[in-house]
Amino acid sequence: MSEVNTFFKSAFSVDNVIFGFDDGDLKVLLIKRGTSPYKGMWALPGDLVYPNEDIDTAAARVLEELTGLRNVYLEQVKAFGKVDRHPIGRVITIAYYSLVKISNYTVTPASFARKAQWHSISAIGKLAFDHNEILDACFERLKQSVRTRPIGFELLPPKFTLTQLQHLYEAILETELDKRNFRKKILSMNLLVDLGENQEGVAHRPARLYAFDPARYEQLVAEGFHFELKESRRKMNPASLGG
Amino acid sequence: MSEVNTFFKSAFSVDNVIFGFDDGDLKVLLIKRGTSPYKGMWALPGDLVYPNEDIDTAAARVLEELTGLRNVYLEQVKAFGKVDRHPIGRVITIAYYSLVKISNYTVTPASFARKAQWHSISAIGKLAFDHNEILDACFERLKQSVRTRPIGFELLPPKFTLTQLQHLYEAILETELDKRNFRKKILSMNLLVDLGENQEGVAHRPARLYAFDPARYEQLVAEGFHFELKESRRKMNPASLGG
DNA sequence: TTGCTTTGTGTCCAAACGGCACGAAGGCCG
DNA sequence: CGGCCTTCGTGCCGTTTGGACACAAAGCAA
Repeated sequence: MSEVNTFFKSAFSVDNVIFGFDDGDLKVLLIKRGTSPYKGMWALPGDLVYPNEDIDTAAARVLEELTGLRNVYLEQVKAFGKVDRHPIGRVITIAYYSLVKISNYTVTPASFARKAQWHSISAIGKLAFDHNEILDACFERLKQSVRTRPIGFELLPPKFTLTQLQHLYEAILETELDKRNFRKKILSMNLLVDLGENQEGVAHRPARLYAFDPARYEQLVAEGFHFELKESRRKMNPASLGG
Repeated sequence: MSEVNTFFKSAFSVDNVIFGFDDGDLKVLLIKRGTSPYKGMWALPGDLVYPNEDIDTAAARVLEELTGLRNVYLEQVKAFGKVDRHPIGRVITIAYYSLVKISNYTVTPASFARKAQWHSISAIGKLAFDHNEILDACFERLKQSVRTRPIGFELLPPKFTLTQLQHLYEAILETELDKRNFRKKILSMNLLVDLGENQEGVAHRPARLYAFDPARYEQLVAEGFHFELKESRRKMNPASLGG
């Protein structure tokens, strides 16, 4: 057993890319590190995994300690395990991303200690450790998952407009979508219920409100339905033709 | 630091789902465990990760020790970290799958020690540890990756027929494909080069041989091409209509 | 030469995609 | 109350893609 014991000298952590969506902007919740290493730098929230804790549980704990939120969409992406990725020793980290309704987020005691802040995904600088790499991997995964499963709604309030939904997809997929085609596509899936209510407090024609119907989705899946938004075909630049 | 040290009591392993394709049948290379725990049961090849070894390197090492193969397609899938998944202690494992040309596989000294054998994916019983769960996750990932990237060729010899390629996709996607439509689709991608040679040694009309052209693929990608095989739409059972 | 097996190929219809423009609703302001 | 401003909501049509479908020709073997 002593040979085996030479292996038991490493630790593992979870890191969590917490996505939120705020009025057209996709955001990530980062914390400012108060201790070495990388003191003062922005980093992904994460923690070492307790010896008797499942890794999924650890990821959920990190999220809850920071935001107070439970029962949030959480997906493991992959492990990062370069030998030298952590200065204090061999630490393999397992990356998750989660989707939160940003309006539900409130500062909790735990998050007072370390400064936490939403950062627009398009304006994130150098992060601590290999967290840029982790963030990129999670964003890529999100892009992919959002096209395959109806998880985008996790980022929106329970009642939302189709325009909000479209903006959400545009922010995640980093592309523009055609309004009419997007609506045609989404509505044809029969996943949304028309709440019969309108937006309030806007200085223009108010939009119809919709809600996602998870039960309906489950039923459709059982009938063979498969949620899919095609990757938008890249528009060919005319200048690149004729070569 | 003593608090931190309580965390350094766990180990990491990698487990590798090695896929091969043999004449219509998708296979997985398993080893029979010679030691406890789970002695005598079939298991995925895997090993603890050395303290100074990257996890990707460890996965490649496991593969090479067993098959003698290097430079093989290898993709990390995810980590499995339930507290009690390993009887001897806390061991988190990181799952990979790899794609090998089964004809290249030869028994190596290392694989004499522990009995290794290809198993048809459709006939795999209860495996050691949580390896069934790992296998399922890797198979799912393979299904998905094979539709998005031209990695299927990794499982075929350098020269192959379109029928072989079709059978490969059918085995992975667990579906049947239409011969004419499959050919139309694949050939329209311009990824294959017609070698101008024919199959030999078959007792019937020999098929044309093709090869995958990676350079061509890279170039097309640079021009915005995106490899994609649509998920075959499930054929609606007529009996379920008219409700 | 005949028979056996597998190859290789084209058409047609239906569905999905993608580009595009304007009248209608409601709030605001004067 | 009327006019203005902003965003909402909607339909058509040409093009592309998907999917069903059958048979003659090639090569080998006996």
